[in-house]
Amino acid sequence: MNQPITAADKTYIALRDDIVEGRIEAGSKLSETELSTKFAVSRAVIREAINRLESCHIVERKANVGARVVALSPQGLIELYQVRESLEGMAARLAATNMTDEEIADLGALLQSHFDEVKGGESYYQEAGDVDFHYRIILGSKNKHLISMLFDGIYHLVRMYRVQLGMAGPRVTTAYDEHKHIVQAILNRDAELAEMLMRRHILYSKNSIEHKLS
Amino acid sequence: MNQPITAADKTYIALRDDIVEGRIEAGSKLSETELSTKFAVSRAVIREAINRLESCHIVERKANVGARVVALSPQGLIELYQVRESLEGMAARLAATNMTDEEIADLGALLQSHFDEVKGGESYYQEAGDVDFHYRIILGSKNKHLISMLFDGIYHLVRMYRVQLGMAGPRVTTAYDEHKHIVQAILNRDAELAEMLMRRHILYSKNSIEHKLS
DNA sequence: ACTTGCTATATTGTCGACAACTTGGTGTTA
DNA sequence: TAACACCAAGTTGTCGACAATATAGCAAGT
Repeated sequence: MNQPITAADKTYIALRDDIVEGRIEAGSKLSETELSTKFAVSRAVIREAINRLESCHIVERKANVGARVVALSPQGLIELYQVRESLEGMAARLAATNMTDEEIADLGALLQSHFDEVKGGESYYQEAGDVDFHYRIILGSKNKHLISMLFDGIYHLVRMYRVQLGMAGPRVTTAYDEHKHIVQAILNRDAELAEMLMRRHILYSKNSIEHKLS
Repeated sequence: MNQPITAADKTYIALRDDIVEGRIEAGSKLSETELSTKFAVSRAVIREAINRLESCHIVERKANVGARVVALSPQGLIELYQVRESLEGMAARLAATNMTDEEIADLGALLQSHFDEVKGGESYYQEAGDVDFHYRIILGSKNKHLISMLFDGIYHLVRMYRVQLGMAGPRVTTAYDEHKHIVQAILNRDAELAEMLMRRHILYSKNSIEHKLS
């Protein structure tokens, strides 16, 4: 589903964005009839969209009762980052052996462009840049399950926390250094180290966020 | 969805079992109309069931074309076990800090009962016993995402590989020792070690299966 | 013979209506 | 007043029909 084909695809994306960006507030109930009029599609389409949102753990459904948007909590964020640490650590490990030399070179180039931005003090682009960095490594793992779990599953939730609890970096410059070391480890084809560094990177990121919440 | 409520629930489970147990063969196409007559429900119900199967990566769907059961391959099995290693390793780590003393005691009792079975040479029950062991540790992690990813997502696929490529143990007695050491680490609240041992345990298991396939 | 374009057919996607269920409220009874 | 049964309104679950799309086969042209 790289680009949406069916009405259900488009509705799923639109609804997901509404939730992630906070236009539909966390914890609120999703009425099928209401949404079907809002998006001008039949309830069947809304139902399919909600089912997909349930697979990403963005909504929770109970039979014969309905669907609610998940509630955000510090505990939930911690659990999310535990899973991220685990999966992205493995992704980095696999990337160290499975990425082609060319892909690694591209990754290095991306890092260089980030360095230029950081030097110029553009912390906004760093946000998207960080995401892009992680994307490439996850894709570099060449592991279908890993890729889909992170992209289709966890990343939307991470983004939801980011947007709604309002966390645009900083940690920009230090994150850059961590990225650099990870790329170096991948370049050296050191799977063990790449995993370790990625896990640390995400752990630090979690700690930084936790600190900001308290 | 501990026990099925709606027709979609039941159909999902029935269809899933048919696929996992091999009564519907891997790689084959799923016709909605055909299945709706077979299970005596409407196409809407079949559609929901297929959507759920897609979330567990048991079937793949293409818009306007249809759904196919995934094809099993050695490569696919390896990727699956890489994810398992990552997630269950984290589960063991978290279980070491989050399980209650009582839960750990129960786990020890389970292990003891396995020991008796192994001594008696009942390798059949060991199969279910192994699953049960892993279940408890995953639950012990108390991490919602981890739990649902493994139970709702990966375990059905693992079972599908087990059944269709016909792997009833052995590795029974050695696996028992590994389980014992993991429980010991959890008992000592040694998260680091528990993760390491669980990852090794799954890695060995993967190697054993790979060896059998070649 | 090979390609191109069309048609026929079958399959999936979408819709509106009906059935089953949950929930909150009302009235009755001890 | 408390407890229970029941009813009514609204929501979700399920169904059958129709619309849109893909695929295979055939026909025509080069």
